[in-house]
Amino acid sequence: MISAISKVLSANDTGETGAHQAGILVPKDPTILSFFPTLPTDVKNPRIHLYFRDDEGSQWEFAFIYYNNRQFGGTRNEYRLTRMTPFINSNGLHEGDELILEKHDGGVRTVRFKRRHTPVVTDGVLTLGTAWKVVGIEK
DNA sequence: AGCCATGCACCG
DNA sequence: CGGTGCATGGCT
Repeated sequence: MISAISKVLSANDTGETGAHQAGILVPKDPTILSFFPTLPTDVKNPRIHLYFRDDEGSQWEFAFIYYNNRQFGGTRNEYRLTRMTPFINSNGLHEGDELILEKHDGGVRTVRFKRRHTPVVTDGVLTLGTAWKVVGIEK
C-alpha cells in the first residue's frame, strides 16, 4: 500500500519566473499534509529533510518546511518543499508538468513526474480545489 | 490560500 | 562573482 500525492507545477515552482524559490508550495490541506511528517507548530520555521528516489535509483534530498513566522510577528503561514532545483533542472521540468510524490511501506519515498498533460479524473481519484490531488492515502 | 518575488548569506 | 537556498514580504 502506498500513499501518493501530486501537483501540477506552477511557473514559480520550476523557477521559470526568475524567482530563486527553489521549492514548491504545499497547501495546508490535512489530507495532503498527512503525506508528510508532522512538523511542530510551536517553533519557528521547523524543517525536516526528506529523501526521494526516482525511477533510475538516484536519491534527491528535499526539505519540507513550515514557514510559520506569523506566530512570531511575521506574516507567513505556509508549507513548502524546497531544494528541488537539481531535480527540476536535471529532468527539465516546466510549468504545467505534474510532480508525483509517493510513500511506500517502510517509509520509502519516491518521486515521479508526468510531462504537461490534461488530468484525467477517474473514480478513486479525489480531485481537490487546487492543482494538488490525492492519488491514494492510506488510513 | 496560492503564487510571485527579493535581499542577503553562503559557497564553489 | 554567479548560483543556490533561506527567510520574508507582496500581489491577486
